[in-house]
Order: sequence, then C-alpha cells, then structure tokens
Amino acid sequence: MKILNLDFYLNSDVLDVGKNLLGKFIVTKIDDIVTGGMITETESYKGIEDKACHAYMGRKTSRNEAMFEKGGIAYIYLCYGMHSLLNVVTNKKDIPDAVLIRAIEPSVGIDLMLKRRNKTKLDRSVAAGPGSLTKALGITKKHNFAFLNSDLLWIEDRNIKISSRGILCSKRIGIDYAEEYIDKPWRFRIKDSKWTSLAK
DNA sequence: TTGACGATAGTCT
DNA sequence: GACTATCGTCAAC
Repeated sequence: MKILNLDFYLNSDVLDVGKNLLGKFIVTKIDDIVTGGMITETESYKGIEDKACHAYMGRKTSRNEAMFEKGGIAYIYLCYGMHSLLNVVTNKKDIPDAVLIRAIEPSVGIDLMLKRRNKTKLDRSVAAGPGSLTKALGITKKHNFAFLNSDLLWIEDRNIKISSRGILCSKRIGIDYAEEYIDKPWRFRIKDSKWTSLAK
C-alpha cells in the first residue's frame, strides 16, 4: 500500500477523480488509533458550472473556501445541523471542484468504528452514507483543510483496480434545487458492493 | 441581526 | 413511507 501522491487530486476532470477514488482506502488516525476502509461510493461536484455545488458561479464564502484551494485537501462542512460531510478537493487553486465521499467498506479499526456508531455488529449502516462514514471515522470540522497525506487523515492506494465496467453511475442525491444538474450521472458506486447505498 | 433551510439519518407508523 | 432532530450558513433585512 502507498499513500496517494497529491498530484492525484490535480486532475482537471473531477468526474475522473470521483471514479478513480473508488477502491482507494481512506484512513484517519485519532488519539493514535487508526480507522478506515475502502471507498465504495462517491459524488463529483463540478465547481462553478454545477448548480449543486456550493461554489456554483464561483460563490466563495467562509464555509466553502477550502474548495478553492489546490487539490489534495479535505473540505468538511456541516449539513442539517448535525452531519459533517467529507469532500476531497480537486483541481488547481481557485477551481472549486470536489468529490463527496459517500460510503466506505470498513476494514481497519472496526471495533472503534462500531463504538462511534453505537453498533454491535458490522453491517452496511456503519459507514454507508456521508454522515455515517464521517462519524465512523471520527471526522469533524477540525479536519477541514487537512492535507490528504497528513498523519491524521490520508488516502491509500492498495492496488485495487476498479474497471469502468465495475462502476455504476447514477444521479446524485439530495440536491433537488439544482435544476438541470439534478439529473447529471455524477454519482459513482462500485457495482455489486454491498457497502454502498441501495441501488436506484 | 435575523430567519429559512440543507450534498442526512434514525425513528416511528 | 413519513416525520423530525438540530444548528451553522448565508443572503436579505
């Protein structure tokens, strides 16, 4: 295994990054305990042209300024007053593209992840869904702006290849305000993985 | 300064 | 399937 080089995130095609992140491992280390798992579901947000993106039309606020940084850091924000959602910032500085991590297959530090989720047995619900997986991994707003090769939070390549045939594309979720962008097939899942949200 | 609302999840029916 | 907890953000006042 190796930690992904930050160049990986500079790809100017955020749809490509969304797909490439499938099969990678996202890992956190908190209080010296490591937790993580394989990414099974993502959504791409295409910067200024995407009405579903927080940075649509180049809107820059104190919440989303992490998206305007050079690719390779985390953008964390609070949704519905209770869920910290994790995004991977991509592309060049001032091009606010990002990929939302929606689900993982837990593999490292499962006991602690279960504890954080108040669960006793491992199933899909532990880390499927963007709010659940941040809770399982212990990710909070403290990780906003964190480099994805830091020693608190990083993404590994364990040489698992997901072919384009193994990827299921579909519409994004929870963005009913985004008009013609509602139907863009920018949500990616590992086909047949039981660790994603249910197929639609 | 304020109020309306969200890239959700868990619980209840 | 419907309902709602719960609060930071942001744009309007």
